[in-house]
Amino acid sequence: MNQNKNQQYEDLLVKNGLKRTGARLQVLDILSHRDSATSQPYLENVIGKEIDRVTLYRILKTFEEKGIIHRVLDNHGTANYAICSNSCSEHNHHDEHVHFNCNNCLRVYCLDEVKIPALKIAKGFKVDDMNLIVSGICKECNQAN
Amino acid sequence: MNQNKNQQYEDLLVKNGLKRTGARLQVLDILSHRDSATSQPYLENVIGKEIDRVTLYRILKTFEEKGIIHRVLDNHGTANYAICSNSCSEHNHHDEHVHFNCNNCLRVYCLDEVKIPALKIAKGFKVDDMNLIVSGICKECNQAN
DNA sequence: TATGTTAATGCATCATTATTGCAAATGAAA
DNA sequence: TTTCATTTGCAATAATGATGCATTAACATA
Repeated sequence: MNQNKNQQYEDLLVKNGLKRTGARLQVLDILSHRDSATSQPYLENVIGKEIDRVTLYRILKTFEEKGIIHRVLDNHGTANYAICSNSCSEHNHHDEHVHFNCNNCLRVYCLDEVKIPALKIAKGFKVDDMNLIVSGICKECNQAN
Repeated sequence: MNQNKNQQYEDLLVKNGLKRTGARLQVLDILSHRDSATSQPYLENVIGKEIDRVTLYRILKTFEEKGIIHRVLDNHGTANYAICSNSCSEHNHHDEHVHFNCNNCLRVYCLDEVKIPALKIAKGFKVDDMNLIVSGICKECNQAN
């Protein structure tokens, strides 16, 4: 089971022409077990000093470029990362779903089931990507009160 | 005319319980003459050393809190500021319109005429605000080619 | 108009994040 | 196991966000 998962991550790396390093596998493992998008500072806390800050930064950058993860900016402008759905690839890398940023716990949820509706943008403007962030109080924080 | 405008900004400050200082008036003047949301670095360039970086930072922060300007994060997580429509106030401060971030010239446009459609968010989540950023190539950059 | 009070500013300073260069280490393939 | 390109760690820098404090400026009122 764990073996399977690991194999899966390794394949993912190889498929994207990346070497299977401990650091990369660890990042994939952590991200895949999170139910919300994850910031680099969070990853640094979990990982500790095993992986250098710059290395982590580059891993995330590489993963994003390859379409392995996507990046969401929360309300504070901090980058958060989540593993992409299978449909993403290096050159077709859209996460058309909505994100929810909790103002209390600061978590960023991927609301996969909520798509961004089509919009009428003034002509002359060429749309490449859309990013919708909803902020408020998340389910867990609501229930906690 | 210019006199009028200035009077208008001064009223705006007084209305919000803020003192009419040169720095604040200058910021309001610059922002109101821009056709897109403006970053602090841009303001620093235009203003020069007349206003301290921290002062500018605090002016923008105050203005945002009072609902005089709103803040949009572009694709790089940099804050950009634009003067609010009249309907904004300290406690009713929503800019429900869409923003367009040009990947070429990096400008952030307020698409005032495009509203964010209503969404069905999973229940349990309490929505406070929504922020939709469309990115691509803007009209001017398209025409320039 | 002078003056006292509060708000605003400038300067010093620090934290965090993003980013690059380069040498050393490591993975993968021959 | 040797080779070569990739990856990593370390050093270092830039940009941005943020706070404390002494000084200055705005404004109400005496």
